[in-house]
Amino acid sequence: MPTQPLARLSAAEAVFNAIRADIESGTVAVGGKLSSEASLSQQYGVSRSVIREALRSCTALGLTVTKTGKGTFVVANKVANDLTLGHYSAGDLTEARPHIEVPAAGLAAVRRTEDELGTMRHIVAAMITETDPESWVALDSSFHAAIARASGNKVFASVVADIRGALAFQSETLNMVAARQHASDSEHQRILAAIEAGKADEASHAMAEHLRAVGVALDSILNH
Amino acid sequence: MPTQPLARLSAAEAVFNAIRADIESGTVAVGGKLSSEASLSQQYGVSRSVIREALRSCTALGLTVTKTGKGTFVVANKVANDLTLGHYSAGDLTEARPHIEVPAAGLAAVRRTEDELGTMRHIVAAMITETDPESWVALDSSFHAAIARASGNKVFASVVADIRGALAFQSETLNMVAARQHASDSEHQRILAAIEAGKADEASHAMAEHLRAVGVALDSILNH
DNA sequence: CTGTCCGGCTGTCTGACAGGTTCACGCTTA
DNA sequence: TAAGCGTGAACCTGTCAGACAGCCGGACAG
Repeated sequence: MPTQPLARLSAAEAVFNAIRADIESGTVAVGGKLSSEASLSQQYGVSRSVIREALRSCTALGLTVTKTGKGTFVVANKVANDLTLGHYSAGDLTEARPHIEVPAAGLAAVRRTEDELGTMRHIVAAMITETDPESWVALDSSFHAAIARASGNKVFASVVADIRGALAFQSETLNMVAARQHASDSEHQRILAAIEAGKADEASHAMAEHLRAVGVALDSILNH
Repeated sequence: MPTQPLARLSAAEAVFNAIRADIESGTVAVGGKLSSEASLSQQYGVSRSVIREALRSCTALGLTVTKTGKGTFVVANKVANDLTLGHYSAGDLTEARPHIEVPAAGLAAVRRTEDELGTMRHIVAAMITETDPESWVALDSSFHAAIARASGNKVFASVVADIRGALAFQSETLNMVAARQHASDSEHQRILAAIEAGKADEASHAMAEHLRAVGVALDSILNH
């Protein structure tokens, strides 16, 4: 790449870099909320337009999600490499997930390391005590991603990481959480138990059942 | 189209999607210049702020660059996605592909458009007369990618596009081609016929059989 | 050929209003 | 009285209109 003579940054670029740095360095945690546009505007000494353009850049890179009336939330601490096809629809996800996560769960039961098991245990435990829906959803996607990684197959791991990003963009997910949280918790525990026990069929089955239940719940919301 | 966006798009998102589509479809050529913010604003019937936010998103994705006093120029027709290519092992691919491509073939049989069918026919026809192994492999991956796109599910389309990149880097595939080319051609024809006929089960079955055969052939080479 | 000027474009600011979200306060009801 | 309800205020994002400065390229005059 040809290095160009240090172009002077526009204010919007400077603000974007600052916010991005805050996110990638962990100064603002994943799941956390950024200050409001108005206060960022004051903090950086620029107008709200500039702040909004910077936030758009973050959103385009998949780092943040902005919700009307609520604020801007951090959903990833690094740029994902799956931006090519845009975001998946809820229908696409519901349709595709079983084909990927069910076999992944089966493989995870056979291949998981102790470290991976520890991660999963930690996540499931945290979910049970978590009351904030946004945080819970973040943990949920972490759990599914952890299983895919534990499958030892990078294709599965990559797809689920993809899906994880897409889920964060779907507000339906959040709406569904309140009703599904308890049921999901126990379903997760069953999946984890099967993976711990090294029982592939059970893990696959538990995952299939979980995804089916989630699909039904989502469906009832979307067609309500 | 079975699955469509369920979430209401904000104006900025809608404009972003439109501009991105123009770029990715080639309506605006790489190297070309977009209309000025003012005229885009008029064209889409939104304020300049909205246009600027959409352009920021394009810039963040690396599709465009904006130069003060000159305008916004297209520098790429797709989002760069360098990080995932070629990361998957042959074993990962053999293991994961059936779980994705088999259901995708089934869906394609039900959802494919005439255009997509035409593309697939063209590819299969070209493969039969193709003698150069490299070109044949390129067509092969195009065929699999076309089926995934025709499934109408972006998750499947994305994964197979990914896999396609990885396949091109695997020399085993090339070594295998000589022996498999003829068999693959007829397997492809069977898959295509089932998709043309709209028979989902047959399409899935033909794809499963094809992938199994490929897997066996690959295995015999790797363990030789 | 050169220097100047003008028209077009981006960068940024200000101020305003609509509509979504949250929460507490006060009123209703069992 | 206590639990529940709803209603409005405060805060937030989404969008708009208008304005001005600075950059860029080309036209035009010297």
